Amino acid sequence: MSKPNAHYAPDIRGNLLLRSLAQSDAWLLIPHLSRLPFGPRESVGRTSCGSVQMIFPETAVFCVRQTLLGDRQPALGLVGHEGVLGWSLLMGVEESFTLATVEMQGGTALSIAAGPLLEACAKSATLRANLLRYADNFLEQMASMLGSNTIDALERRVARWILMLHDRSQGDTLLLTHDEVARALHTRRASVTECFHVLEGEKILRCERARVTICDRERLMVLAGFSYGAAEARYAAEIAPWPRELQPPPLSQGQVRFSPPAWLP
Amino acid sequence: MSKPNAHYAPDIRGNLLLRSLAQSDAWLLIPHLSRLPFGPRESVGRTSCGSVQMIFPETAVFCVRQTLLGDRQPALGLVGHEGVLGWSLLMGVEESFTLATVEMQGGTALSIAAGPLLEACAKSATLRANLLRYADNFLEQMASMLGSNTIDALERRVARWILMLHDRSQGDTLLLTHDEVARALHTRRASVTECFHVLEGEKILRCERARVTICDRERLMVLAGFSYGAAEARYAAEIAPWPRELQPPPLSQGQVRFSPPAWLP
DNA sequence: CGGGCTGGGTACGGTGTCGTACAAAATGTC
DNA sequence: GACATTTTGTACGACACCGTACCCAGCCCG
Repeated sequence: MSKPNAHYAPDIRGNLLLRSLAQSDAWLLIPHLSRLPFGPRESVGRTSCGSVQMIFPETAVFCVRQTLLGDRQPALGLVGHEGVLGWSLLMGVEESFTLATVEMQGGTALSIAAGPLLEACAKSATLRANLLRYADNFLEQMASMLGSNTIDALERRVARWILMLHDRSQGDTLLLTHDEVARALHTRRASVTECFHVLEGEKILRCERARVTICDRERLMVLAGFSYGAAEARYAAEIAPWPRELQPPPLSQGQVRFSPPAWLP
Repeated sequence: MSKPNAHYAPDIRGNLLLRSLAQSDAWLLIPHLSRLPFGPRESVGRTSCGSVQMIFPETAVFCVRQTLLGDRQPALGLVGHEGVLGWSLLMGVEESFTLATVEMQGGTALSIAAGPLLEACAKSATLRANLLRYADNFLEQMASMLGSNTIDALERRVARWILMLHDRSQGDTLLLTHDEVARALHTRRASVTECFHVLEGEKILRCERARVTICDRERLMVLAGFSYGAAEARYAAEIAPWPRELQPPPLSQGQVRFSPPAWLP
């Protein structure tokens, strides 16, 4: 049996998924949540934080990868204040095949141990369903990552990744190095630099040292094309409002919204 | 309420996942299962088969893709007699973002409608857990597909895909065209032909018209490298015995099992 | 048996991305 | 202020893969 953490009931409004829960479901978790700080590049796997847990990011943003070879392999997806890490637990798997590392400058997250979490899920089917719905959404995010990595040109993949980071951050400035992006997309740092130059030329981004500012999110979405937006829109439909604008502006006459991939008939 | 299909209780031994269930859990499903034939290239989405359902393949093998653009986009994974289609249902999502199409020559599968399935899952937590554990395993398959598509050379990806098809087939001959492989991996048909020639030269495969025979599975595994095997091994550990051999033969002196990717330190 | 179709072999130029490398700029540290 | 470190700019050759195209071999069908 786990003891509720009676003296400490953290505010859960920093995580959209927690906030979307019914009051009664939320209170099954709240007494067991504790807020933890995460520094840049810190990693969260089965062993790192001591024990098995679920993590609801607040300001921290986590990049999910396979455990196999650290950050030399591509990102599977991002989890920020819209989601949760550790869905494997919900599926009856203790040791996930994933490893998450903190992107950008770090931040806080709410953590709950496996025991109390599973107890809570056993008590409430709706809680279980809500968390699992997010797992499905992450699956879709991964699928769309897979598609993007397989068929899109690098420029498009970079645009997509920046949008994904933007969604999970506050403000329009990301504390981010080219190298970090390169490792997430499994490409050369130099290639990322070149893509950024194109985007800067188009006045879509502005880059300073270890700092990227989004100037024109709408055109960034146009550039990212099909690979961005589907999973996010579904999140908005099924779970909670998406933290950023997903709709491009109204079309002017004759304008084509998403330039369709060249290989469409 | 759904009426059990009393006059027809199909043999479930054709699907490893069903076979791995406890008797009591299996019987929650069996009365509602019906065996359906699936022809080549047939596709199974939310709409195709009338209503929402889960599908336990027997001899049929399904290739899972995003719904977005049909088979012009890469495969997310394969589901054969080791798994089940329609995990989204378990996560409380009616309309999955995926679409599955029959690979190779087609075959049969056992289907159950959403209603009876969810009833059964509500009754048995262990049933739910077993099915969800497979969902997690498919997630891992997808992750490893993502990794492979992103970092591996085409030859390795082809090797991997052939192994995945082999695992889900009977015998060592796959009824398969180069074009089918090309579409799954999102590459040119001609590139697949070239890879097959290399593999034929190495006496690992033999190709005839629309027919590929695996001659040396072990060396095929060596060629596929890291990207193949992790998800399959975990399936074997957590769910049921894997249908094919996953262990390469004992090493001879000084031999290196998996040639590590070139980019390892 | 002959025509049509599907599947496979092969070629050619184009190019996006890679690996590597080195230098310049920005920042942190003593 | 001098030095080390991190981050970014830039270059060059290599090559895997791409798009496209055309022809031929098996196979089905009338």
